[in-house]
Amino acid sequence: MKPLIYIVEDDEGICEVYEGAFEGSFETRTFENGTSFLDEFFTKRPDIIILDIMLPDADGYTILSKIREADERVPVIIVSAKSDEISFVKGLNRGADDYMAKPFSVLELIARVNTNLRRANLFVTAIEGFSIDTNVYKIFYGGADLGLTLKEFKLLKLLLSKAGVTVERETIFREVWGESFIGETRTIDMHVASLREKIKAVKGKGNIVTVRGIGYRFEAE
Amino acid sequence: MKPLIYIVEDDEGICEVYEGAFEGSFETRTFENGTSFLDEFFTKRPDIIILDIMLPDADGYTILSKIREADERVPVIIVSAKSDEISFVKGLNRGADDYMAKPFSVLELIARVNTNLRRANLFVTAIEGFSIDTNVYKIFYGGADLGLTLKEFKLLKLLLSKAGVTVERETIFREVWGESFIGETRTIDMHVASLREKIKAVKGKGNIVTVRGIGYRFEAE
DNA sequence: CAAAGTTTTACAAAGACTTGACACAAGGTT
DNA sequence: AACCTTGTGTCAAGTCTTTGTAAAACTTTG
Repeated sequence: MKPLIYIVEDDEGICEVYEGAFEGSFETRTFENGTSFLDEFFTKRPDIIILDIMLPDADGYTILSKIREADERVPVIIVSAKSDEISFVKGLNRGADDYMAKPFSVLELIARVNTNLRRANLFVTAIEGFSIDTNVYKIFYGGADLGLTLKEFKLLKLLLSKAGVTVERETIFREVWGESFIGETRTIDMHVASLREKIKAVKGKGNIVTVRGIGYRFEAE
Repeated sequence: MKPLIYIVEDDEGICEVYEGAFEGSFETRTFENGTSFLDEFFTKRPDIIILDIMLPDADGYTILSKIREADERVPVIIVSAKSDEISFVKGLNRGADDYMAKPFSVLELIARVNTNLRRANLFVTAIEGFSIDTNVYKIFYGGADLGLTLKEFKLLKLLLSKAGVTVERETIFREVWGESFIGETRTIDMHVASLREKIKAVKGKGNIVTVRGIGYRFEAE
């Protein structure tokens, strides 16, 4: 399926450049102001967003913040006429993934979009609505960050990567904690418990099944 | 080790999508026609195959048949622009495991690959209507879970795997309980009893035969 | 040092397994 | 056929194991 790009840009000339660049390989939607963009964004999520910082009705950074409140992972490329470092840093701090200064070449544009799309897909494995971003050590359920700690992340990643298959306690120890299998403690159970809790918090229902005498299993529905 | 995916697809753009999607977690090899694919396939078997039905040099269904002649188990996902039922049915009849209609999302793709890989690893042995799923430590009779405990699972798995052959008590001890053969107790009998009960519950009739002085035997009908 | 993350301890609860007594069944023997 | 011997079925009780949970102790990080 073609990636869906939302472009927020008020200059019609530049919009045409975008549409020409993406024609064929991408599906594009352009918005000339922040309000119309946000309306649509909350209705249907795109695969990537190109956001001009200079908008008629709002500060681009404000839009960016609102995007990030709702979705922590959709790639956002901010575009600005200001080529100074400050804009760049400011954008990245607010959760932008990339930055392009006008004027830019069409080829550069396509390259950046591809890179960011790839980055978003590349390190993200999606299983049963969960997506794992190993770049930032986060796991999401439908766009919402589960807010896992490192051990929890590794554990859930392991279980997800073997979804449907029971993972033995010993394997869990080896994969998550490293070689050392320490004598019997309730450590794994504790982490499973907090995972169950965090999953339930965003999903309403858990998927981690206990297999008595063996280990745990992530069970798809 | 990373699963090896063979992708048979002549559209370079789509190939890139695949490679982007699998980069990191999988090892991919792409083939732009059926001939080159088959050459490689007979040399080295992949863990899963994604096969476009529309190929320049051959009918995808023909390729599929050849795959199945040589390997009954490797998962094959067929991809087609035709989203009609006929292609789907035709593909499944020829031994495909799954079907995706273009256009499809990268996430969907990954999910399907994962699902099919897992299915292939399932050690499901079907004997007399019983199927053993070692991934989840369950045994089913005609789709119904017997709800076995771990010992019961191991015991029935053993008996099923030697269906028709009498298994000595000593062997049962060794295989299910581990080395230690403890003096005479009714432990095995107990487990056999509960197995019989659970089988009867879903099947109406049991299959475990006592061989006096020797052990037990799973008797097919 | 404070805060967050992790591990340990201790205990409760659930579940699985074992045991021992006894009845019963199958063969073998008289 | 009646008897004896031995192996098996069954039951309920009791033990043992595994897991869940909460709180405390410890460790790491900023």
